[in-house]
Amino acid sequence: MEKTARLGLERVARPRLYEQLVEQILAYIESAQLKPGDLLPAERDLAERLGVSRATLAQALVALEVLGVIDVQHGTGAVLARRPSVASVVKGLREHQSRLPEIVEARSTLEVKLAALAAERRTDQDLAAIDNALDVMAQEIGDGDRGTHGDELFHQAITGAAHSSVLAQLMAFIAEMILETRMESLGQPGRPEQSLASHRKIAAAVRAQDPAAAADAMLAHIELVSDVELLR
Amino acid sequence: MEKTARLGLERVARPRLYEQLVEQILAYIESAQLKPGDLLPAERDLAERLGVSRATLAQALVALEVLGVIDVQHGTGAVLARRPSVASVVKGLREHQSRLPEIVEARSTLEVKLAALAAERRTDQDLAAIDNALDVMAQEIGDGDRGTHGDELFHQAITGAAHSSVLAQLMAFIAEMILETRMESLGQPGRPEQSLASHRKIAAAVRAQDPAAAADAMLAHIELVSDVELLR
DNA sequence: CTGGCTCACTGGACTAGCCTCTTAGACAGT
DNA sequence: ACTGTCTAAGAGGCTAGTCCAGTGAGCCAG
Repeated sequence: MEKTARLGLERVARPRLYEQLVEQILAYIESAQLKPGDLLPAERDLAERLGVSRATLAQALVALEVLGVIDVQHGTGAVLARRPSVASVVKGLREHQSRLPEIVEARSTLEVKLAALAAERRTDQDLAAIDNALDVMAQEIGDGDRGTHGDELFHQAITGAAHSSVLAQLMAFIAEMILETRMESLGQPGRPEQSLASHRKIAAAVRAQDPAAAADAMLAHIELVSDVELLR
Repeated sequence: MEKTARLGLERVARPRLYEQLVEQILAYIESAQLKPGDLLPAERDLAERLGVSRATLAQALVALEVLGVIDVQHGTGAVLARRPSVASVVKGLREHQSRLPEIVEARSTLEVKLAALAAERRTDQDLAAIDNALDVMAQEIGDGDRGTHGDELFHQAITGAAHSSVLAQLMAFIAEMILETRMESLGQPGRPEQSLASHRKIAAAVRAQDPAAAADAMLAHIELVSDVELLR
């Protein structure tokens, strides 16, 4: 057979042992009512209880450490990080990824701010990138396309013009969530022309270096797009 | 010598091998111009090149997988995820952690929004948590402390009251940055009482379910704290 | 040309062992 | 009695070697 599994929406499951261990340890932490600062059982002990080797347990602990759930200290043991909330957050995310409204909300928060910053800080170069994105989008729409590529370029250009790498990182983070929840297919406004018009409004405010107007225009744009999304 | 390193403010860093490997592999990906979809060298090969055992390399790969940089497939190899951005993001983070203003800016953006949402959505339980945080902070300040624990609790309570797991995640992300850039030592306002007062103002707005007032109060609070931070 | 088989290669996991670090408690010296 | 030093048990860190289980290219018979 070919790649049925690959193109399928549901990955047929990944039998990585360490992932199961992460779940089990998370469950154990919850059931044992462990508080931040408490120690997990010793590796040798835990490995035996879970019926795996220390090497595999070590992988699970690395995963938990990267996730921010624990802090492994040489000679002492694995102590729970002060934020067990992260654990539940991460877990909750994997379970019900149906938080579309929340994601739209977060995106809105960031992009409105980014638009305002872009208006303050944009260089002529940034402006050129924004204009280029608008041109691409107009071209695509003219060809009967939805203009998604141009749309993406536009938001990237705005993000770039804001000159804040930290906010840019947060946007990248959200962009990933959007992809992973397969929301990208929702991002199709009913009227591309309308979307293009609101983009132009944002661009104009950025060009005029008017932060308040840029923020308002971005907010209006996102509300427009979100409305369409919710119609589905 | 004894434990000179331990009592220092600077954690002498824990030389976990797998963390170094993550850095090295990230650097390799960049230098080798690998694109999404490309494969990393085989584990046995890579382990030998880096001079570590396969077990340790496996830990590094788990970390990279959790970070979303690669996707390890049994029988095929470790393929780069479609978003190498994360890699550069993580790397960029570790390198120039001197973007304090940007971090403050991002934090401000998120917390102002969180405050407004909290005002809209807070339950009586959320309110109780907020009040409790204020009590803790007042107590700490009364004892001559700086009230940092109560401060932390307060911001957590606000975040919780906003009922947005996505925004909460972004806050956790930033909180980590703040910790890692050792900004926590900067978070000592000259006048804890002043900080407490502005916290009370935020709490009042949230209690009154007035989003605009909550946002304004949070913005004022952050500007106050930031000013003090920048004085150093 | 097609289908099935094989085999080399990839990751997955385990075992056994040795190293370093941490810490509590015994044991000196004051 | 108090205090500082030393030691040993137990914690995690890492390695080497071994075997198991998918993957896929290539061979070969039908």
